[in-house]
Amino acid sequence: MTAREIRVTLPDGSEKRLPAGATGADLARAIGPGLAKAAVAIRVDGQVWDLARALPDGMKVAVLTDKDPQALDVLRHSSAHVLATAVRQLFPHAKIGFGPPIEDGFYYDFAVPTPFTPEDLERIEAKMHEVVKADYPFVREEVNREEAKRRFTDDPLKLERIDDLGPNEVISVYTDGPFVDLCRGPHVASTGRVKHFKLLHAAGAYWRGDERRQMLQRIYGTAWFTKEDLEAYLRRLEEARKRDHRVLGKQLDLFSIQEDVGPGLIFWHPKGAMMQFQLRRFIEDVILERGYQLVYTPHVTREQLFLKSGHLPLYAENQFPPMAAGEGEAEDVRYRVKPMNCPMHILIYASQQRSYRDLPIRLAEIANVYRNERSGTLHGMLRVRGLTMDDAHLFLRPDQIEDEIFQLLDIVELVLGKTFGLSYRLDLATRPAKKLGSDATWDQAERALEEALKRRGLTYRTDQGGGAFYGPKIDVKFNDAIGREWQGATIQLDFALPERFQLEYAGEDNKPHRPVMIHRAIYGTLERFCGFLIEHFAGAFPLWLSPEQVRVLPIADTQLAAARAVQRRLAAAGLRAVVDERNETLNYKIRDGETHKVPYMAVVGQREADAGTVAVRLRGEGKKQVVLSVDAFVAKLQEEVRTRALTPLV
RNA sequence: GCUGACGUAGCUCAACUGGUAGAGCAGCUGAUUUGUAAUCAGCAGGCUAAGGGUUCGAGUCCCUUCGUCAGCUCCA
Repeated sequence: MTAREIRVTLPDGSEKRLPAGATGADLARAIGPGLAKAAVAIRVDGQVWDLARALPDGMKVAVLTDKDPQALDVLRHSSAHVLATAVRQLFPHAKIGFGPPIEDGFYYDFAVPTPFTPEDLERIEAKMHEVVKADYPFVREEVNREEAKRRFTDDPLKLERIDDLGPNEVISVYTDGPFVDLCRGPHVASTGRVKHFKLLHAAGAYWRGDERRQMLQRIYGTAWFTKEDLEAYLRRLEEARKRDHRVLGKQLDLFSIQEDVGPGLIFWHPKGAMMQFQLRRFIEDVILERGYQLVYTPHVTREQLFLKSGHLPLYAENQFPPMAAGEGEAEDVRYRVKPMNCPMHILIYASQQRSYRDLPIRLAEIANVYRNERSGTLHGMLRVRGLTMDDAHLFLRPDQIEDEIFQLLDIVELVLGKTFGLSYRLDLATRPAKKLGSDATWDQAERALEEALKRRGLTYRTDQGGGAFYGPKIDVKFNDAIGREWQGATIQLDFALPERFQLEYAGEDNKPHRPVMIHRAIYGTLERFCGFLIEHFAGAFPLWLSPEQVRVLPIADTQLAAARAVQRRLAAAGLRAVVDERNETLNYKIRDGETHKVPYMAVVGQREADAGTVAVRLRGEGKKQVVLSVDAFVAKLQEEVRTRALTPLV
């Protein structure tokens, strides 16, 4: 039987009758000419289809326009094909890999004998505009496996992909003008729809993300429906660059990395160090109120300890090589600088007999550890080799796990959410390939974390295989200024190390029991957290964190003594203030204070000197000034610091 | 670690196809004594990342090493 007519349901619930064989484009046209023009693709039963595909009878169908985020993915995917079309015309021997849409754009991977140069990118982009102008329709075909292989005989990467497809999978190919690609789709109607794009950069990328396989050349680009969107995006990249912690860190004189000393090793300059000091104080106060105890442990240890803990060889590639023992010691004694603190804290736990009454025992140490991170992964303060962890190890009875995780999630929220006003994501990271302990213990540990997250009603993603080698973890993730994702806080449950170190406590039953461990950090590391804060606040830190809180500005030399007196009053009240004594105009000093993001400038002219007041200028607030008595100014600032306010109280 | 690009004064950047390294800001000195985002003048500042090579001559060309940046891989 062949129906002459089909019926589809639109999102508003209304029904539309169309002749059999009608396409998405026909549907859009039937609804209205405006929609026909704006239509990019259709959504059928949750799946996005080409406009040119025939509609199925009796389904729910929505027409996607350029306002729809899913349509943007389609556009970017098509942009990737336009890119490949251009590359194949300029480099006929380029083999094609994958070319998906990504956040804000797209890429396409090519196997070429020589990498693309910046000049190549310009030529490719010009050629892309020609492809757009030619307005080739994207034509979809479904083919069988043999046919697919025949079409891609010269593209080994595509052949490999075809072999990976399951027996029942539909194999589709898309053609736009001279270019044919193995592709699931969907695509925009024709290349002419791809107008507002820009190639950004080329870089190597391993085939299928596997570093043992060949390296392809990946070209990244961005694409938008309108010129305005494209320009706004490029401006956004520009803005992001300005809040990059590496740029601000230099401008604000917070930290440096010195080639003489080595990559990934941070010098905290006085201003950065003041921030670290404030962060330490804060977290130490928080945890000391919650039953933690501070410890300090050595930076190097006999290698034996890391053998026992299982770090060697599981973690060896991230550790610096061993050092020989000093003169007079046995030759085979080697020392290692520590990449983690857990074995150290375990030794403190094991240094005496523990009772079930003692647990939980919470040992905390803001400690420097060193990890031999691969050189290409280093990134300012966000990925370093010398790390300052706000580390702690909790030793628990099994029945205390859930409460402890609840307490930790509360601390995370207090510190990250409430104090810094951050929004963050939670990941549940499960067992990796290289791991300690049996699957049964991993099952138990993963279930415990998952249970705690669920009971708290928290939303989280699962990071399959992302756990530490000794246990699964709950990770806090955030994005930096240029959109890259980083891990901050972490809560890691560990049944393996207590086993390896034979840890025990005496139970109520007077028998030995094995404690459970939690490894946790709230900031993660002070390097990464501080780098992140620089970007988050764009250098304009809340008062309590600002290295320089007040800059006192005398207008002329005659007010120098008065300005110094104000500075002394502030300093005596525990506030960090300096006087700008330079022989410069007020305008100059204000400009300098603003560029250095000082929260408050206190102007002391003759009027203020006579009246015992200051004319306060707030960071970023322009000419608006508030005249206060010095006493009132001090009191407000103290309150702002005490409450760690995120916005000024003056 | 891999692929590519890059490395010039404290910072941001110049120096055409190889021909004796230059500017702005910052710094210092002096003049000016300033009322809410840059007062004026002068001075000083560089083995052009390091090492080697080609050349009459190298910031510029070649090699090695170190570092930075983007991406991949890996991770707090």
